[in-house]
Amino acid sequence: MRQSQLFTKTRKDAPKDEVTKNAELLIRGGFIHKEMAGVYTYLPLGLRVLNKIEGLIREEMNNIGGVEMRTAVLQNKEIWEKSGRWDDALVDNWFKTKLKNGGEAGLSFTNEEAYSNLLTQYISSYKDLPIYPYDFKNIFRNEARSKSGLLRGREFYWKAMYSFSKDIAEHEEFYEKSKQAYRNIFSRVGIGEETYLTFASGGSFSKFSHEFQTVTPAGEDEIYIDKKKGIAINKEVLNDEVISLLGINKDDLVKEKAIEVGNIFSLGTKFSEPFGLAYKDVKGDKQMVVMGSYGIGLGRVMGTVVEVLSDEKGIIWPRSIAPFKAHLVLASVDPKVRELAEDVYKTLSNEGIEVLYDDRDVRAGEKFADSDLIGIPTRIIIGDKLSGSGMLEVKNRATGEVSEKTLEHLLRELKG
RNA sequence: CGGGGCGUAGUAUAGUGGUAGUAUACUUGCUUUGGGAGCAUGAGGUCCGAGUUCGAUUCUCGGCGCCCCGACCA
Repeated sequence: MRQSQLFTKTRKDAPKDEVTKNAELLIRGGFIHKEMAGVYTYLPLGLRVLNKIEGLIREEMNNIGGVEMRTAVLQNKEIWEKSGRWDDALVDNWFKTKLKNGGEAGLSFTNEEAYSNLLTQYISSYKDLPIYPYDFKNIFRNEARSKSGLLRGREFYWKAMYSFSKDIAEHEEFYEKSKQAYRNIFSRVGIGEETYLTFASGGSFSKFSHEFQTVTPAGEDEIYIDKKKGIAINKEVLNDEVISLLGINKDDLVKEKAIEVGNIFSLGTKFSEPFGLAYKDVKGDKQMVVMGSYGIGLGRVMGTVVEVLSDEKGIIWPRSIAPFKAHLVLASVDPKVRELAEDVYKTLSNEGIEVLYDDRDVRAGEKFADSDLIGIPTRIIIGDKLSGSGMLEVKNRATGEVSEKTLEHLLRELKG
């Protein structure tokens, strides 16, 4: 893509009401635009990152048997009354809206009800199980206090998967698989090292739920980490009983602030019961379906990556989710050099490399500053220096390392 | 939902009971061209409503919005 076609612009200053690093850098770089508190538009660059994260999560979900679908955003009040969660006394941050015919609908708050109700249509035999449907969608919560840029919104984009299993053993087998899928996801988006499987409160059907918590000072949660074992305990469930149950030495625990980037939860038959989600087993006896839920907030992941991976100049995207693989920067006013840049742009594009080509008529210094801020991993600088030498100047955004490479060499690297 | 703070141009800020200033971004022109260039030029602003006042951006009240701490949550 030509940068002259990119209508967003970078800014030197962040709006004063944005305090967190993720909001500052994402707004300054032109990734997101704030519509109101807790509500952000994804601009072209931001959408590219979001789509990358989505694609990568999709791969991991499909890999463990996930089947993607899309539930409706307007949710049926009657269905929610079955689980009892329509009541404002239970869930006070619904967005509800009146229908012309006098009824009411809710803006998707979460998906357990929708899936449980839907699947009564398709599950009747043990042969129909297990299944793992999931979807990506916008979720709406009327938060009293949305905050911290993308970390906590009133409207946010998430992935929710639900597992429907015949019994607890089958559920637990999948639950363990999902942990690995989640680990893969966080490591692939570049925050694997900082992200811990964290024991959190489990509700009525299991002792614990599991959160994936990324350690950063920007975090809202407090967790206690056992670095040897590579696990953590959320402050909310930390006590002597839990510590001994998990076989942890109290002295090994280190307290850190962290962001909850994902969570997985055993639901048991909490939703199957009210919706009558049951199947016939081999003997023809009726059994309740055992459920689990598996969520990830994609915007929150994006914000977290920025919190963890950025420096004073801007964002440092990992290759896996960068908006483009390469940033081609024309740094000369010489028409011959521009021609060279155009050629390189065409070659890279034809080879299927996602490249942002800064063809704008502005000074090199401004382009470099913009490039640092936007944070594309590989920068190719076409200037007067190496013009005619057959070599390309390449700068690594993460390390700052500068090298000279042939176009072939560079292509191999970018494809690899 | 409790507590605190703040609303001045696209953005960041100054200031004042009497024509609202600076930087940046934007227009136009000339010069410049490897780390957010220089000079000139033009356009652009006091959140909304009520009150006090000859006169309110400034003072008072109400509303709305935003941020931070806490409670709650992906």
